Amino acid sequence: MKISTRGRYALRAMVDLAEQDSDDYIPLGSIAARQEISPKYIESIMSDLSKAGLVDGKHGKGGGYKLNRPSEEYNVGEILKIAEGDIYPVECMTECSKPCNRSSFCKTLKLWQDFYALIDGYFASISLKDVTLSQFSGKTV
Amino acid sequence: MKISTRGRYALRAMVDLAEQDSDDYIPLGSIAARQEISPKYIESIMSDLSKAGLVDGKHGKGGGYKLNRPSEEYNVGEILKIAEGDIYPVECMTECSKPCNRSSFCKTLKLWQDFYALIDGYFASISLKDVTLSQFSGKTV
DNA sequence: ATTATAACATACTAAAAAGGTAGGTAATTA
DNA sequence: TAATTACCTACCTTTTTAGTATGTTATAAT
Repeated sequence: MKISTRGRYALRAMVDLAEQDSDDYIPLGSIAARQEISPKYIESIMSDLSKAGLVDGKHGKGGGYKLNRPSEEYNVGEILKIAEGDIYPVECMTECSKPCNRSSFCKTLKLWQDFYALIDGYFASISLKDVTLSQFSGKTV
Repeated sequence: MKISTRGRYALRAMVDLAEQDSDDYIPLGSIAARQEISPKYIESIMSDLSKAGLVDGKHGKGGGYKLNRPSEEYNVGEILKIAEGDIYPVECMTECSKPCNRSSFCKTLKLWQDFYALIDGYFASISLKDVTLSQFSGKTV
């Protein structure tokens, strides 16, 4: 039950971009240096964020990454879902899992479904800008 | 971000015990058969639950496991914590992790702390009996 | 006492996931 | 055309997951 480094690093990279001048492309190397994350590792994460359209990548000198939207228009959930693949709390809720023959009478399934609704709603309720300010409107606060 | 089979199986085993006659010791083999879980695997999980005092194990014929309390006096969180070790959502919140030198200025730390408070409260709010009835008083419902 | 039963204990293993590295290709600018 | 930077593919090491195997100890019935 852990968010892996991919999800955590993705969020930190997005926070880092949100904190830079939004007109510039920010090279990956500088993100990695500020965040103290391996450049080659975060490169593969930025690649996913770029393919998903969350950031714009530009080649060559003066290139790098920039956000495609203002930071208040991102929510934490979409970032985590891209980096982690999904945020389902149990295997049997993933699309690619073989269907469970116990689901029709499983006493725990509703628990997991409700739990997913809770965490999905929580992460959706917090914007990237909220994180940069470290102040959330999330359900716990 | 997945609850492993240890946590899920532990909960199912506890639900199974809660559904049996509470006066009897229920042998592990019958729990495994009903729940369609490998007997030897769930044995190691039951061992943890027994050591933690959640269930009482009795040797020999007529032996097995039984709950130590009525099912409404267990909450899902304590079961998951024993089976999973902990339910912290990120590595840097675990006791045994080396302290993060970025914690004093990390913009994402509060997010994870608030998230933990949310899920910890959710699992604490649902009793084992709730699960057997598949009706929860949890925050999402 | 002996036998069957069932928890308890320890060690091992195969497969998958996590957390990276390495080396090259393509686009952009000076 | 040279430097810079994203993009792409493949590989690798370590840790975790999800078990299996082989016993030993406690209890009850015969």
